[in-house]
Order: sequence, then C-alpha cells, then structure tokens
Amino acid sequence: MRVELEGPPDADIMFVGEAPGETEDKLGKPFSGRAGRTLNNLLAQAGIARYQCIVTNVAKERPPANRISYFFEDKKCTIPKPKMQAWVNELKEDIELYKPNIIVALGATALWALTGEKKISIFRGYIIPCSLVPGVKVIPIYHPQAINYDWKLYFQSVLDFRKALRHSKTPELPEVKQIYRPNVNLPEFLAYMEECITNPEWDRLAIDVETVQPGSHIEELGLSHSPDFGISIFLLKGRIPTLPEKDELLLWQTFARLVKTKKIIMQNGAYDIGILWYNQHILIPDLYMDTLIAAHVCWPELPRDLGFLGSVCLNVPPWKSGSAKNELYNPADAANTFGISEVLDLELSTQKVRHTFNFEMGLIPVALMMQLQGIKVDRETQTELKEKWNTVMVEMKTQLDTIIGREINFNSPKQMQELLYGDLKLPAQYKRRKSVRDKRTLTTDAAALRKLAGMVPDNPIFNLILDYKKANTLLRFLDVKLSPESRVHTSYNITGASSDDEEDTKKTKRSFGRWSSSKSIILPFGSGNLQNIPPEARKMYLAEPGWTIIQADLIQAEAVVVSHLTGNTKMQQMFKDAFGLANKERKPYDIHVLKATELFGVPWEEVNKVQRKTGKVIRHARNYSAGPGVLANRLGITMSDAKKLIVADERVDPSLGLWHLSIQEELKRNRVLTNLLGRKHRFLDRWGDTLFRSAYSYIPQSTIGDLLNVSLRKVYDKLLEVPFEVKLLLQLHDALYPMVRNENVNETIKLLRDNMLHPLTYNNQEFTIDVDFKLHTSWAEGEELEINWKEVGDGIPKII
DNA sequence: GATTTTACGTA
DNA sequence: CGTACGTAAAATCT
Repeated sequence: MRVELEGPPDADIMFVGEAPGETEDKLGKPFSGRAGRTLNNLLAQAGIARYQCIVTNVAKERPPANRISYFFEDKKCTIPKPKMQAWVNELKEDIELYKPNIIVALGATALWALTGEKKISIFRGYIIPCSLVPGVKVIPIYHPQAINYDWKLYFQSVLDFRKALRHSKTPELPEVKQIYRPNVNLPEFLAYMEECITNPEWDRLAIDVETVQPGSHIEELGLSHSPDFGISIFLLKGRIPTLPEKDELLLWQTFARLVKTKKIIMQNGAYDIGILWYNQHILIPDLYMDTLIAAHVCWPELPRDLGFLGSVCLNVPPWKSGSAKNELYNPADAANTFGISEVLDLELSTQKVRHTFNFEMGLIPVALMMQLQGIKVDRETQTELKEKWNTVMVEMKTQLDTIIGREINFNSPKQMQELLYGDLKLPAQYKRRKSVRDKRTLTTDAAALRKLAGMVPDNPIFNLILDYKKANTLLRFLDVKLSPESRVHTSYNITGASSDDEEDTKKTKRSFGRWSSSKSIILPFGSGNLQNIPPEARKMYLAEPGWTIIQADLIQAEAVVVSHLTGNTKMQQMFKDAFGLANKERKPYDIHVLKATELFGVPWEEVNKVQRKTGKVIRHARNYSAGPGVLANRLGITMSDAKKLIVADERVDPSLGLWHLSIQEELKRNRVLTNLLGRKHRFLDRWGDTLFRSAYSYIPQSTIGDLLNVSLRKVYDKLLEVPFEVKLLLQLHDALYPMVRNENVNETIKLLRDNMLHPLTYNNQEFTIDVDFKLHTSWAEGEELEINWKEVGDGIPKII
C-alpha cells in the first residue's frame, strides 16, 4: 500500500524517514510500527508533540525485504531508479507546499534525499541547509529503527530531537558569525597574541595544536579568545619549518608569555600540554578547562570527540566533514573548543558534578609526568627472556608440524577451525553468547583447546598448541622497542577510552573512572598498554641499582566495598578486625575461609585448600552475578555442581541478591548510579541483564578506581615536599608502584600509607580500605612486608 | 587500504 | 550470558 504524508499543513517540524515497513504498509500510516513507537518515545523525551508535526518517508512504498537498495541502481544507494526519483520530486513539492521551519532527516536515505550527504554519523545533530529545497534547514538524526538495533544511540538522539525543537521556531539557518584567520603570517599572529596579552577582558584562551608523527612536532598552532574567532599559524609545511629559527623563537617566547596570563582551554590537554612541554619546553600553568574531561564527567556514556561535542553544544555548521586538508580546520577547532567549554561549564553546574571535574583535572599533571618519565627495562634480561620464549615457540612449532604433517598458522582462527572441527572432526566448541537469541559462533580459543585436550587425552597437539600460543603471546610483551634511555612509556588516559576516532561514534563510551593505558604518541616506546603486562614479562622491568620498587596495594578493595553495599556485617567486621595487621596475622580474618565454613559447614580449622578456593571463586563470581558456566569453568566442576553451589550460596548470603535488586530499582528511577566518591554514570544500554551486570560492577569498580587516584594525587603533592626522590612508575587500578633509593624505603612506606588511607562512607557508616606493601628488585619479584601498624603507631616502620 | 572479528593480557 | 580496559593478527569488505 502507498503510505501518504500525515500531519497538519501548518506544522513547524517535518519528519522524513526512509520507507514504510511491514506495519506501515498494512496500515497506510507512516511510522506506525516498531520504529514509530521508538520515534514516539524519543519525541516524548524531547517534549515534541507528534500531532503538531508532519511525518512522511522518502519512499512511499515498502521495498521487498525492507531493503531500500531495491529502489537504487547502485549498492551505495546514490543513483535512484526512476520511481525513487519521482518520490524525491514529490518530497520536494511537499516541502514547498507546507514550508516547515525545520526538517528532521531520519537516517541516511532521508539525509541523502534532502542534502545529498551520506554519512549520518558525521552530520547527525548539525543544522545544515537543504539542497532539495534551498532556504530550508535540515537536522539529520539517526533513524529510530537504527536506534532499536543499537540502543546506545538513544540518549544522543534525544539530545538531537531537543535541538530540533529549539530550532523549529523560525525557518532561518543559524547565523554564521565566526571569523577564522587560518594560516596567517608571523606579524599578524604576533599582533594577535600581544592583543590577547594586553586585553584583560579576554581572560580565557583556547589552544589547539596539530602535530606530525613521528615525533609529535607541532605543525600548526591555533588560538581563540572567543567562540566566534579562531586564528592559526603553520610552523611546518611537510617536515620543513616555515619560519627562520629567530622568528620561531620569537613566536614561542610570546606564546609562553601569553599562556601565563590566561585561563587555558584545551580538548585533551594532556596531549597538547605534553608536547608543548616535551618539544618546546613551555609549561601551561593554568589549564582552566579540558573539554575532554568536562565531557567525560557530564556525559560519560557519550562520544567525546570535538565533532560530536560541537553537534551537541553549538549551532555551528559541521566543520569536521570536509577533507582533512581543510584550512579552517585548526582555527575552527580552537574556536569551537572555546564554545564547547562555555556550554560544558554550565552543564557541570547544572548536573552538580564539578567536584568530579576538579578531581579529574587535578590528575592531568600526574598522568603526564608518569607518561614522560617512563619505566626502565633491563636490556640484558629482555634479550634473555626473548631468547628463552622464542626457543619454546620454535620447538613447539617444530613438534606440531611433524605431528600434523603440514604447516598451520595457529594464530589463524580459520585454519584452527579447519584443523579441529574439519580434519579431526572434534565436537564443536562455541563462543559464549551475549544473549540466547544470538547465533552460536565457533571458537578455537584457549578454553576450547583445554576442553578438547580433556576429551582426547592421547593426542598431544592441544597442549602443544597452548604452549605455542602462550610463548607467542608472551613475546608480544617482551619484543618491544625501547627508547634510547632503555625506557618504555605509556599514555595514561584519565577519561578511559580514547575518542579522537571520529568514525567511532557508535560505541558507547563507558569509562568507570578507572584510568586506561595506551600507546604514547609522544614517546612511542614499549607495548603500549602498561596495565596488562603478564608476570613473566614483568621480569625485565628492573629497579635501578640502589633503588627499590615499592608496590602499594589496596587490600581486597572491591570486596570491602561490596560488603558495605550489601550490608554484610560479618564481612565488614572481619575487614575491620584485620585492619593494620601484618600479613601473617590476617589468617583468622580470611574471608575466603569464612565463605567456605558457611558453604560447607566445616569448622574454621578444617577448611582445606580446595574449599577455600571454592569460597574465593564463588564470592567473586556472585558479586558480579556470574552464571554457573563461568563457575564451572573456573573451578573445573560440572555445570550441575556449579548450579548447586550458587543455590547454596544464595542461602548463605541472600544480601547479594537483594543488593542486585536494589541496583535495578535505582536504575529504574533515572538510570543513574553514583559511586562512593560522588561520580555519576548514566547507563544507556537496552534494559536487561547486560545492563544490570554492568551496573552491578560500577560502584565497586569505579569507587576503587577513584580512591586510588585520590591517593595518587595526594602522593604526587608530597613528592616536592620530601627531601628525597620518588619516581611514580605505575598505576594498576588498585595499586601504585613508586621507586625510591633503598635508604628511603622506610619513610616512603610511611608516606604512602598516610596518603592512601582514605575513609569512605556508605549508609552513614565510615570504613577505610587497608593498604599493604611489597618490595621489588624487579616489577615481577616482590617480597611481602610484614608490618603491624598498630605496633608501629605514628612512627616510621623499620624495614631495611 | 580500511574496517571488523577473534583472541588474549591485566585489575 | 562477571565487567572494565587496549593491542595485534587474521579475516573480510570495498
């Protein structure tokens, strides 16, 4: 059936979808099916009344199998067949007839028909001119059906619909008042900087640098004192300097004077400040706002790249869409960073999250210092380890090639499938599914290999493959490039996942407040992520001669938090009683033994190792609502035994289940959870178990992440006060690794403990997570310290 | 050549 | 149907 346009002739807003679906086809009404229900929901969230709007589609008939490409000549849907062209002409006439103030292009097909553009992910949220009927404005938004498939797009689309409503009062496109001065000469740039310095009313300055790799050399420098102005100068063209040395020196001298007088705004300042310091030796003394951090605090679940933030915060045209060589790119970045900062500043107040913002801003210098400092690798040990594991790898490969009779790439899932399930005809092993509705996919991962090894005990290849793969993986962590000073460096990312990837708008940004670690662009040495180095590879990270690496751990950190969240008073008491004791003295307060006594009804003294391990695993698994499959896997027991264990534990500790339910209740209210240090997170996934599991882990995980960083900042502040040198080497989520000279170990441990004990409050009850220490000659080998802090009191412990 | 999938390391 | 994170190689798409 042909589906006609619907709505009042005097409507301000016109929604244009793609084509009718099954329900629409039957009822003859646009957006009357599942996508229509999602549209209605979005409109309600945005405060738009559908009956006051025009609703239609580009195509008036349903394509076979709902595939819009049926109406096009080409696969990319850019050359319409005559029927489609006629509908586009019809759409043009409708727009001219009804003259809406704004047209909402729902999805890529509508965007194409109205503007000729294709990429919805780039243009969504921006007000752009309609090319079909010039003079009309269009705002592209994801199609409701796309949102149904990918629920993460929901929240940002609500923001987009609100923007559409704001712009529906008048037909005019937003006025373009921005002035950009790209690629100016030195006198003009110097004059601008001098004007900034002398004008006290311009108190803030946005800075953006473009760099070339390798070396992160500054290619272009952009500045802005207002959302409506941006200026830039090139320092490099290709790799050739544009300015004589003397002139460039003058530029940087003036710049260094300028930044001292202004509140600085940057997007991802940790990088820009880092290279300004590393390459130009210019210190940015007052970073007033990092828009990446502000966005992370205000909207942790949304993308954070400038293009996205611009679409949400500003009324400027999309400036990131053209070719990368667009001259205006850099000055526009600077000006729009300024504009975005003003909106985020208000948002921080509205959402009452400024404390989290200030906290994260305070971490920038710490993370940057750790990145630039790096951590030393002993080249000799590295070579030894590389040789050792290379030998293992080659040996396994030789044996396997002989047994199998041909060469196989064991890193190739495809070849592995052919071997295991084709040649050997072994029972298929499937990957764990996110939902029972998902289709099963074959796997050849380590767990599958171990299972097959158990089924065919007389065939040695499974264990050989496992050993081969282990050596192979390890080599990835060992065979890394070192800096000339034999160091590796990592970029610690305060806002978690990096988001300068513009194509990546579909991924939800999670970031529970924990730092992530990735490859440093400034100093690209090492394996990148330093938070996932396996123990064997840690052996090559040696303490410098005469120095000791100290490991300061938050003890049982997440478990302590969970005991308070669930109101498990027995566990709380045990943590309290064990507080400050030496490691050896903690035995009577072992929560895993406690769990075993409860679970198996055996007296404390008679709990054996297997029972303790069972207690440990089940507690951890149940905290985060793991299923019997995981438990069976972890403990090497059958599914039915695992199920029984879970049932038994539910009887022993019903508080966990109740806590999970209370989290669901809290999510129901507004989908926002707040951790014990006040950090908020909105959960945008589709309502269901995946969402719940993620939410259960949020408060314990993010509280500990924040807690450790509170400590880290406090320790960092002390570094300048103490009369000896402390190097902060690593941050591993619940542990800090400083390195000091041997003679300063005692004082450092005292300092660490003083600054890492930080009381938390839940339900008006105060508690403190304990800290313990290990001393290392390398990152791998550590010796547990036995300190009874009750005996030490306020003094300094005498360890060495 | 760019993007997606698979596998795997840590807390 | 633990979660969180980043990297690399293979597979797949264009």
